[in-house]
Amino acid sequence: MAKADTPSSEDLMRLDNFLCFAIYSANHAFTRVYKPLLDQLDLTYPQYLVMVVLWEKDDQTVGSLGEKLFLESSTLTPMLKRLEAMGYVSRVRDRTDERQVRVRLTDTGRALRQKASAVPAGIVDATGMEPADLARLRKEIAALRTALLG
Amino acid sequence: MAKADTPSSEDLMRLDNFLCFAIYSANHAFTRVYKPLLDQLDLTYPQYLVMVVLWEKDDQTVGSLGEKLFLESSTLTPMLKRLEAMGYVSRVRDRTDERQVRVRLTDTGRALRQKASAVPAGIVDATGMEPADLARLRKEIAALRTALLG
DNA sequence: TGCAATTTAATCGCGCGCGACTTGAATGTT
DNA sequence: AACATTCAAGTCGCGCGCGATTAAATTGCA
Repeated sequence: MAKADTPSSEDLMRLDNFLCFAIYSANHAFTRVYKPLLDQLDLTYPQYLVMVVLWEKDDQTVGSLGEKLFLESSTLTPMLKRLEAMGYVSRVRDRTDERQVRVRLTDTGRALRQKASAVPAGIVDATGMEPADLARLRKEIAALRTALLG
Repeated sequence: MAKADTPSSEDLMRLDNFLCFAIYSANHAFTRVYKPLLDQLDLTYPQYLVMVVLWEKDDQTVGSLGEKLFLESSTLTPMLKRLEAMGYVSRVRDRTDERQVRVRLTDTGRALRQKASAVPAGIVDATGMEPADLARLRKEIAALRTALLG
């Protein structure tokens, strides 16, 4: 029978016992599953996440996007420029506060949402999990993230 | 009461409901938590994972490391060269099969294990979770990874 | 008003991470 | 033995992702 002992320092040093590695490798696995689906939209996985945030609420600042995605402006700025070059978003300085840049969907960017509508279901499918289990796991991992950043 | 409905396509499109995003952002959170701990060892987070694999079993090929870490040789080769330049590992062609490169810990690399011994406990601490919950979550995520790669 | 402190993006350098490709070695087939 | 196939590692180009820094705008305050 498994007992709830405090793990030995030996056990803690085994890669299989690293929660961080489970997450690290699951993240790569997700990237691979998304690739063929997103290739059709000409989006990378991080770019897709930006689009999801914008589809949810258009016209956001770089800072607002970064807060939601937990990304720095040094990551977002080049990404947003690529999305702009592809014609999916526009970037314009806010007139009332010139420090901020407002990111808005173009018509093409808005239209892309329809083409992307089948993606989430495809991913859920690839996990082979029930929606309820998926939701529970998602909440647990989000809570873990909160604890780590706290 | 929450009901186990099939989620609507609207719900599926909300970032908060993306399991992949929970994992994506939790992975970044882990990287941040590790940073101050690993800075003292002069290791990045992926480099640390390579060292963990080698501490577990010395003298492995690039392919073997890649299998365990789910990484390609195109990722590992430059990383291993950096670890070699730092004096933590050596890279030598296998005499009996010149295609393979054997990666071995140097004395310094082996010694580093002691300095790193406090790291896992520090991470567990940062999660604020019980070892049993941690283990359960880890297994669920590893199973998810397996499903995704299947 | 004037000037310091703060805020927001952007820039730069570096290390992943991968797909596509190359190189050289081992293996299989005839 | 000769040649094609397969296999392992490495190279290259590109897109993140971040820390450190910079530039410019706004805010706070004496």
